[in-house]
Amino acid sequence: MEKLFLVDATSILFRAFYAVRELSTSKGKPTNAIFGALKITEKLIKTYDPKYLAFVFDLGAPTFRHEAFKEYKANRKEIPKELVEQIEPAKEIIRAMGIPLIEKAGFEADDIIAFLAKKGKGENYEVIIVTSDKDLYQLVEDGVSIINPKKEDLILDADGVKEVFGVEPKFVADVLALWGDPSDNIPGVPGIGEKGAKEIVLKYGHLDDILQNIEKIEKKSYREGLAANIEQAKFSKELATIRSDVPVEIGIDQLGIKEKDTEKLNSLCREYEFFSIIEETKKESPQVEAAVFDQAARERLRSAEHVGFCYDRDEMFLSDGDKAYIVKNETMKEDELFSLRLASAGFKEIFMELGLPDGWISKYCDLDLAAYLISPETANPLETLSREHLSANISENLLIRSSQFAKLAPFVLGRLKELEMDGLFAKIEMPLSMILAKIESEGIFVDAPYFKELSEEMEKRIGEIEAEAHGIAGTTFNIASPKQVGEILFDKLNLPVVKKTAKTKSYSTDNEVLEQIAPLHPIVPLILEHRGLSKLKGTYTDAIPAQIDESTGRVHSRFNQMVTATGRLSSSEPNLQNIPVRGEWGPRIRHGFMAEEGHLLVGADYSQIELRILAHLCGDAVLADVFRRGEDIHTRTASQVFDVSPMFVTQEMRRQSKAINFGLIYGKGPFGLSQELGITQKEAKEFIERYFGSFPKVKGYLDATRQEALENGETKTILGRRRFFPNIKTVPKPQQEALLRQAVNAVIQGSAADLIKKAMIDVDAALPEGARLVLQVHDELIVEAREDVAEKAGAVLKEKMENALTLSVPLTVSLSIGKRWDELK
DNA sequence: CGTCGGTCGTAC
DNA sequence: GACGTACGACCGACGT
Repeated sequence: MEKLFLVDATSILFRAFYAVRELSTSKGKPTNAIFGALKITEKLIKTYDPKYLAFVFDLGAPTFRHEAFKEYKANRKEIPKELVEQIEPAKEIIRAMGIPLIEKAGFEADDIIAFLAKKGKGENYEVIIVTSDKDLYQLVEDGVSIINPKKEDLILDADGVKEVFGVEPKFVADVLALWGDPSDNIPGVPGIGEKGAKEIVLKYGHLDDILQNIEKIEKKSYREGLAANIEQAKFSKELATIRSDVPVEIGIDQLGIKEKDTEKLNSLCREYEFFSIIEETKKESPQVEAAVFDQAARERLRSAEHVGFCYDRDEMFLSDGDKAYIVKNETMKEDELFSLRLASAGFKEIFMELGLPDGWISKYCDLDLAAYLISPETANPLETLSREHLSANISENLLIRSSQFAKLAPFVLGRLKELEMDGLFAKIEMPLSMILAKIESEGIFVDAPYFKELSEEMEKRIGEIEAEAHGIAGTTFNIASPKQVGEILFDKLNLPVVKKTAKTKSYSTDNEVLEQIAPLHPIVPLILEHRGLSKLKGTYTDAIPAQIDESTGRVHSRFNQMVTATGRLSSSEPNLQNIPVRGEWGPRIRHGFMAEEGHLLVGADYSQIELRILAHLCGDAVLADVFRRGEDIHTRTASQVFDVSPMFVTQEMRRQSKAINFGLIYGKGPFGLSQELGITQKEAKEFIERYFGSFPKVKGYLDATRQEALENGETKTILGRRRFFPNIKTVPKPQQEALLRQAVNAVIQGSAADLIKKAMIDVDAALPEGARLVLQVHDELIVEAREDVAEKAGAVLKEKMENALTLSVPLTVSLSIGKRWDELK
């Protein structure tokens, strides 16, 4: 079947206008939209090689909608004039590319596209609409699909629309009728947003059916909002509905792509100063790529001692010191770069082909990772290093990039060595990156039906709370909005204002405040409960199932290795390192994470890892002794501080000591401690002094670390990981204090990170067949193991974690095993 | 519409 | 101003 591409030119130009970085000719003429449109078109042609493709433009002229609805688009914002002046040039370029242009006075692009899609389908073409406008989703059906150039290769059929937009194509106009669309001046229904509109449509169907069932809509604000705006909703639906019966006379045979006018195209590119494109047309032949990565290059890379590499979109750079090579992988998607790293098909092959000698991980150096160690607080460290030290920008253009990259690799690796982090890099970070790739691609199994039920239960309770709170307040308000909650509590109900927020000086409604005023009014506990529940539902119960890979039933969180300033990992999409553990709902949420059929989860966590590291670093004999004897650290701390035998340590004494132990790691002072413990600042101060009196070496160590940070402008962890504080000497005192707390914490937190990273490498190497790491939560590792090897996996975890590094205090790891995460304690 | 700052809350 | 490291939801203001 022949493909027919219909491009919604206006939407594409808008999209390009905002997406492409500012771009203009040397004379100041803006060209970003032209450039963006050109790029999108090139990509389209390259990817699909279509025979039929047309750009459909809107003419500014009035359309039938203007006559029908006076207000229509009356308020629509003016198109920015920088974009307007790019429309004609864009058309010219499109024409030069041999692509047909369609425009018809009196008709909108949407309607023409609908017409052509219908006609194309009738004549047995496979129709693909290119747009970033969600209105057009309604046109999708069998044989008609959508590509959103924002999301590159994703072709949406009806199922795809359902997946991405949440409702089937035939309901799109109904959703827009409720939600509205400011860019098209579709008013929608006030108070109903995207989420609400989809919810209602999913439940009741088309607008007519919804209007029949207004009374049944659960949420009061939606129900009342809709009842008050029935006409506006109907009107909105008419506006949102695209017509396909426009009388235009165009045949599909007129939409074939013609030969492109290269000369014209090049002269236009010169006019708009798209030099990179002229260059690329020159070398459209594979010559450059072959020259970049040919047989000679392979030989060089094979015999090189170090090969630096980094990824940039769908390209990989390789360098053996003084020469750089570029390998393109068109099939590779951006997502895969991070989640699969070397496991990713295309690039892994490159390494395989080059040969993987013993210790190959230290031969192949991920320069991004190296740059992170050199500058752990910088967003794009490699980019930054190349700008600062080579006065060049590696993301500029192909040739510049490759020559710069050749200089970059030795520079970065040299710097790493100067900083004595080459060992950390080769022995820890590089091997770990391979393990993280495995963890990410394996993922963890999630019980989707369980989450769905849990979600429903929470929703029910949330609805009840909301209704009750609105009843008590005597008005509807957005209970999820801190601002509105503040107004209700403090303006309407005149509850005492405890504090204002720091930045905006509005009423603070955080937990601490609400708990204080909870006894004063029955609405406050409701707000607290609502906040807790809707947070958990939105952040976890709803979000996690939405990220399940449907083919495996597992979620594949990313374990980011180059994010934190201290060397910890971070987790995202979803973040599995902050899944609730406490309270009524914590275990119920963890319950949804489980081992696959025939498998068990084995959890292993370090006991008091950061305090043990502190004990090791400071060399305090008492502290070390506590750990060597395997005693309860908080009880012993209390015993020392209050000068009583451990037998006589009360719960309260232990609680206070626990607080101070944790406070140490974060640099908490008398103020913070007094807040937490509900004591006076004076008491807290005395308490801290007594602590330091009992553990003098701790005090000495903390002071020495602060001194080191001040003098050297940096701190180092057990494995030599650094964090830099370049301006710590010159900043004002309060800021300097904050930096000093960061400095102390970076050593402790960072050393703990070093330790568990080393443990992960050892564990990974020793786990039996049938067991694999699935999670890391800073001081805890979780393995999914086949039932018959679960016990062995536990033994490996314990042994490798406890012996990952040899410290002056023992490391202890507690094990637990179960089918589901909440069973691990 | 998209982005971003502000606020809040979860983990270790 | 006062406790370190993260991710992310939601709201609301703002403007590419």
